Amino acid sequence: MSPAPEDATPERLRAIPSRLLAGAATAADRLVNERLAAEGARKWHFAVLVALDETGPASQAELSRRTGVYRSDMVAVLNELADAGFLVRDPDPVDRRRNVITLTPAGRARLHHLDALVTTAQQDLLAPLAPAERAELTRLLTLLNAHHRPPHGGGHA
Amino acid sequence: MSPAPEDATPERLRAIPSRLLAGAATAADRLVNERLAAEGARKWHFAVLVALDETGPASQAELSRRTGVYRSDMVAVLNELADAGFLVRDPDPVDRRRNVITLTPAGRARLHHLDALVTTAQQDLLAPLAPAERAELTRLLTLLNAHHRPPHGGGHA
DNA sequence: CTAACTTCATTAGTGCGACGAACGTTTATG
DNA sequence: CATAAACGTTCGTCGCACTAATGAAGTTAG
Repeated sequence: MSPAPEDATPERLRAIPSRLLAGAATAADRLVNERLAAEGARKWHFAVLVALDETGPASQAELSRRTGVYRSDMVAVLNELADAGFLVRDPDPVDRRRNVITLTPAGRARLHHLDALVTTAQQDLLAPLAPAERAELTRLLTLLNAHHRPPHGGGHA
Repeated sequence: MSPAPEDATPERLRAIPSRLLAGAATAADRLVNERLAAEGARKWHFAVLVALDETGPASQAELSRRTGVYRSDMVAVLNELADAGFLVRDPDPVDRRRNVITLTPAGRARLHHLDALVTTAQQDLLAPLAPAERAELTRLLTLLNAHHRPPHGGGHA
């Protein structure tokens, strides 16, 4: 037979870093989202919960900066988390433009649960790599992110 | 003063591979798209042109497999490329379900042009890495893609 | 040969993530 | 005090990944 399992992505395309990154990111996102979706969560829910747990109550704008979620999109995320009782949104008495977002005990429990899911998803993602390779990949990606993420507003011009 | 360059993404978030991948992929895509958009192109245009140049005329379904572009989305991409005169879409005489997509001379020229843009975009993307690191990153990403890309339809199985 | 299955091109539509524009409110600054 | 800036919010855009459904054209099985 050999009916030609013509999968053959051209070598020229295969070797392109931006394409490799896009593919890996898609696979990674799918893995994480599958796991989280099973619990009715998405990755920003997790990101916001982590940010709150790590640095304490914060305004929405600050959460946005910490997590990388856009201010516009943050609103919906917080609505969902608040509706589920994982955090509370109170007006800030010292600056009435702001809301103070605070994690609830239920939110902290939720975080621990989602944390486990995300952690195993990372392990599955990196399964084909040896421990040293995982560390190296993480290091290289961190370099790329740092370089192409001027600490705000596109920096370089 | 230290007016608080409160950038601080929590360490717990920073260290997550799937997040690093997403960030790097976004930066990479932005770089490539910026360059291509200046010429009225998008990354799929480039991918399709490469596939045609590399392996010759093909049906749309085959191009879809080669480039990773969904069949549904391929239609629009080919329309745009055909409208610009970079390729022609002819009915396949031996299998009248198919269209044979063929690169025109103008398409080949376009490809060479876009190729230059994409190449420099890759260099800019990997600028913060040493040559050996670039190779290593590419290798690791290739491993991830291979592992999480069971030759088709996502399902693997 | 006919019926059932599959492939192909195409259209339309979903969901999500990234992002911009604008508005009203509130706080800072000149 | 006037003006600018930041905040929360709503609405809308664009691109990508992906599903569903349809009509036409091949393929396979009885």
